[in-house]
Amino acid sequence: MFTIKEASEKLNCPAHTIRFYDKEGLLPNIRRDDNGNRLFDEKDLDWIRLMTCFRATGMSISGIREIVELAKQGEGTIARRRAILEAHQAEIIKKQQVLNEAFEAVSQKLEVYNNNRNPEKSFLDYFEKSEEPKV
Amino acid sequence: MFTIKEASEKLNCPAHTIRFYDKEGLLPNIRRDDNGNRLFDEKDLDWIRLMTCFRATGMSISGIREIVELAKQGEGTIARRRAILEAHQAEIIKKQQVLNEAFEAVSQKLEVYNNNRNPEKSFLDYFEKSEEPKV
DNA sequence: GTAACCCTTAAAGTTCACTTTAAGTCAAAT
DNA sequence: ATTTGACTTAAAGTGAACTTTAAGGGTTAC
Repeated sequence: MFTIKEASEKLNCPAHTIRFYDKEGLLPNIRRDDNGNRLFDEKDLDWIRLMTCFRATGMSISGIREIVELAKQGEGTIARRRAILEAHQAEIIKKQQVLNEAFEAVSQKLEVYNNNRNPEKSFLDYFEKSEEPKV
Repeated sequence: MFTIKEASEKLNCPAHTIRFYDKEGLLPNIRRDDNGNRLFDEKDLDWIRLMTCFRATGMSISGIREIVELAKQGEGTIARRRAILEAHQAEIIKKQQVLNEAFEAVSQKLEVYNNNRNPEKSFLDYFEKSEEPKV
């Protein structure tokens, strides 16, 4: 069992942020010692790691809370939780597409810088000519 | 030449947001008509599209402003601008890796839901047992 | 025993990127 | 002529996710 400081170090996440998640109802299973201090085990850390993964890919705090609330209601909500995960997976795919398109766009601009290729389509041109009147 | 409303429709971006970008110094080349109304041409729209692409992949407003400020100083800043684009490309790659890892994690959880495979490693287990004392 | 350091809570503050509001100008339509 | 609708600006408001502050309690080290 770990203190919040140890959990913070293992997760590389500020203790304040872990408390914030707890206050937001995202850590329903955390135990306390006799002094009321939070105690974390490996499963708690695994759940926080998964949450961090959700957060890093755009799931909101309230979205995570929704999963937690369903989970607290028991196995009867598994179908709904699966649907949420599938929807989130689809969101991840969308974000991958956005990144791929952006990567291509930036690559193309870099090619213009490196080869001065196709300059009339570049934003280079857009700025370089700004001293002349644009008509 | 387009009004802000036409630009807004072509870009699928609120006119207010375009004005906000202008106020933030992100649109240094926009012209005005005799009444002071903004006028956009295709190159302006292309620049805003590229900006939108930067924004969608995590570049901040001030990061974009930095590029604009360098561009306004002329061709002497091209090396620095190229460096910024290369750094942003590296950021995009990092984000792709985060998404890929998240996709794998979510897929694994979905497999647990679908096959009840490897349950002791799942967050399913973490929640389903929450009624029993965790020791 | 008292200082250092960990923990606690509640609440206020911060940052970012918009978004909305307020107050007003201008041109066309009725 | 006045209403409608698009535009203008400056400034205030919003929402999300922290982050910091304030005030205090418990355990360990000297």
